[in-house]
Amino acid sequence: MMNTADLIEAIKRGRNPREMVPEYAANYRNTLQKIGATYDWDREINSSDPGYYKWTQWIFLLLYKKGLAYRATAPINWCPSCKTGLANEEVKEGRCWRCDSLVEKRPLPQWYFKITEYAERLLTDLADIDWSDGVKQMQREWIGRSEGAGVDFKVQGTGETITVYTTRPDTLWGATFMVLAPEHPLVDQITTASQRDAITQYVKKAQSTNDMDRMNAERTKTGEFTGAYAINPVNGENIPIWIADYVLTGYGTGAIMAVPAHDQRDFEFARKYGIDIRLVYRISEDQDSSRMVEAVPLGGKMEDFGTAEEFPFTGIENEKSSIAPIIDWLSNKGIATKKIQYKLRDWLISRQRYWGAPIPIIHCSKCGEVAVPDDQLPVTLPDVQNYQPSGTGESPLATIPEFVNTTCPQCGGAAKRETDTMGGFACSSWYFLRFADPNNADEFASQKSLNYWLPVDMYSGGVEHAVMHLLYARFWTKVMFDEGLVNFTEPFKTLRNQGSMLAWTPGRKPKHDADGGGEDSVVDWIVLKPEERADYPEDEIVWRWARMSKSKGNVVTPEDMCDRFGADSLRVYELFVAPFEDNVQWSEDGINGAYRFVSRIWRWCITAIPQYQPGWKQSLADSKLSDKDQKTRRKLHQSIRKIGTDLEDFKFNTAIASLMELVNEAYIYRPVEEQPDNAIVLSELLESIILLLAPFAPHVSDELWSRIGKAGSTYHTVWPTIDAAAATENEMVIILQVNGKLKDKLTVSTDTANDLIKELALANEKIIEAIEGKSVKNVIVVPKKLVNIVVA
RNA sequence: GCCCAGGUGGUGGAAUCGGCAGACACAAGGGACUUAAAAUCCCUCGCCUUUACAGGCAUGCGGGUUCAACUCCCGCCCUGGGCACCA
Repeated sequence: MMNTADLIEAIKRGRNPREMVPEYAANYRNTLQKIGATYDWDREINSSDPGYYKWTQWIFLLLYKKGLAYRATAPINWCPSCKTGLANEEVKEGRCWRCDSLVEKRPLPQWYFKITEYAERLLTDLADIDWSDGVKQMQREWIGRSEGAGVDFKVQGTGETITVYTTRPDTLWGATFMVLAPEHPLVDQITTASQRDAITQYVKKAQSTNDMDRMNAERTKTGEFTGAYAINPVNGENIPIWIADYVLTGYGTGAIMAVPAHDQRDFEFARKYGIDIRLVYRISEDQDSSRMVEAVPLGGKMEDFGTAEEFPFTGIENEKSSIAPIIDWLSNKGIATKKIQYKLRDWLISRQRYWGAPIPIIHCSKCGEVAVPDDQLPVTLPDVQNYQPSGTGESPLATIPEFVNTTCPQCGGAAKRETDTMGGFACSSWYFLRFADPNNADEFASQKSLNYWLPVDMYSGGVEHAVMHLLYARFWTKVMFDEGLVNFTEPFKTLRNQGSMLAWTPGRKPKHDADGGGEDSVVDWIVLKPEERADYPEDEIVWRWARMSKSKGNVVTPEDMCDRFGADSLRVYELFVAPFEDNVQWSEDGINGAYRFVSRIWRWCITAIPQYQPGWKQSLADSKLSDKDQKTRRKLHQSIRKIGTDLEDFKFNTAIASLMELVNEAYIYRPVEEQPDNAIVLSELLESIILLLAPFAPHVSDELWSRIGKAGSTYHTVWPTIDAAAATENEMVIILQVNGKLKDKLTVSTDTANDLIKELALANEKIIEAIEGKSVKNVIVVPKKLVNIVVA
């Protein structure tokens, strides 16, 4: 795979990623083979291979031709350590998701994918897929749909109009000022002469404030008056226009109407600058806006803003459902227009890196931006010495004339290639399609193979990809569906999230200035990289559990564990130690237990094998079974059922626990040093146990499978069938309680009538003792479960 | 601040359409086997009182509903994750 971690590693070691990728791939392959992961290695793909990224570029051009890829200059998230731009989704708590450095804003020309155009479909289609609620919720919130209205305000004394976006147009009557983002395009025009200096200064300050601080909602609000006034369209009043950095440029129109009585942010701002607070909804007669301590977003009744004919809403409740009719009313009057907004931003795909698929665009001074024609794909990475990032915001490719200089495909004149590459998430947004037809040189995959293999039935990945890979892949799939290239709209029908391995990792407190830490910081811990650790004072190191990752240098390699305990033990341990989706604090305690369990099964099977009868199934019908035989078969068939359903539910830990119980039962049925009672039941048990073990410990299972004389792998055999009759219990345990407290247990046949159970309970010695001298108020019989005697 | 998930023995975890709390393991202690160790096998193992029999208390804390609450309701506390001035 073409990924940034590999590039960082290559830079660190002063090596060329081109050489390292095959080594890394071989390493992964060895590990996977060692632990017995079954992949079809004929389908292995490598996204850094031009044969692969040719198609990434091809899809880029598809998006480009559909107007879904564009270049724009905007302040982007810039990681000073990785020396490249980052997508919104790659910034976590103001930091680079990969290296934790504080991101900066830099205005740079960058390529974007118009994922926002698919916001609605990305949201609604979540309903049709079987994913965890957590991931769906994260995507929903990331897309951030809101319904509201755009309202036009005229600027007094100019011809200008400013449109604001609001989800609460019903509070227009309480708008006492307007706020523009400092970057709003009209700021300069509307600012009056007397306010110009102050405004210029404020804008400058806002630009230099880092994003981390600016986004901090706890910070006290600041702003500056422009000197201009807007006209409130519902009542013709003049309201002052301010600028403040609590209004964001990228969302809505970058301008808001401020209703301090009903919005907390506006309230704080109004209080600070002494602006009017006017109620639209009143909670009580004596509510006084000058004495309010906080805004009241919901609750109260609408004030009187006109006669019944002019204003039909007097007295309505301040609740969400009141908003829609007012939007309709306002839009009939031409004051507002219904509008839907999303928090989702376009996906920034440019990276200023050597190692990535080059963006297949040519810049021609005559023709402008020109797509590289399909027959000239792939645009390959040049083989170079210097692939380090420049840090100037320009890709290292820009310094290579042989790469940059080319001819325009349209006019044939001299032209320059785009030097940005695509982030790794471009390549991973479609790789699952390539697996269907990995070596196809003519298409990204043939229709026939796509129809056969896709969409993906079961996909497993970490939650950390919730709003990155998993969102991007859905987007690309929908674009390709619209082009008729695939016949499904969602790439992954079912998604299960596995937990991560956590390692006990050294770190440190953030330094105030350098890391953006300090009192109010959301970041309170930073990983000490292995190379930093050596000369860091021991008593200042703060240890924590952190996700294992190459970059943190805290990984435990599976190879080592395999060498010491065997692949089967490692697999059993990892599945048994915690539920699939839970994170696991890595420790070696317990892996020995897994080893012991695998050995225990092995020993039991080995001593049972001499008695094995391949034809047990036929003999079973004619043979008489002892109580002991029946009990064992009951446990066996209950286990087959339980393990089967647990596997389907991804409950591997309890599946293994059930198998352990079965093995314990097997030892009771036939301790290793004794002769068997019934070779037929023993044979069934043996064969079944081998098969039940196979998903967890395939190597041991296959070996045992061949030792009972079977050909081929257990993986080519069917799961044992449940004998429902054998699995049925013929006895049940009834709990006997007095006032809800356990007194005794009763074992009866499953067909015992409730009346009889009640009788038996009341005749029970322990019960008689417990209720002696008290009056029985009530006797509750829960069928097949318990009897509770209520006494006073 | 908001949203989501969770809080159960020394440890990992089981059990939630309300019905035996602690399955299955790990660790620990004791015993058997062994020249010894490893491996294996057996026993003990939530806390407190008690020689024992037995009893009491226990699923983050405080209330509530119920014959019965780890499970449902209300109010807190804590941990992890996500979002973070989105108007």
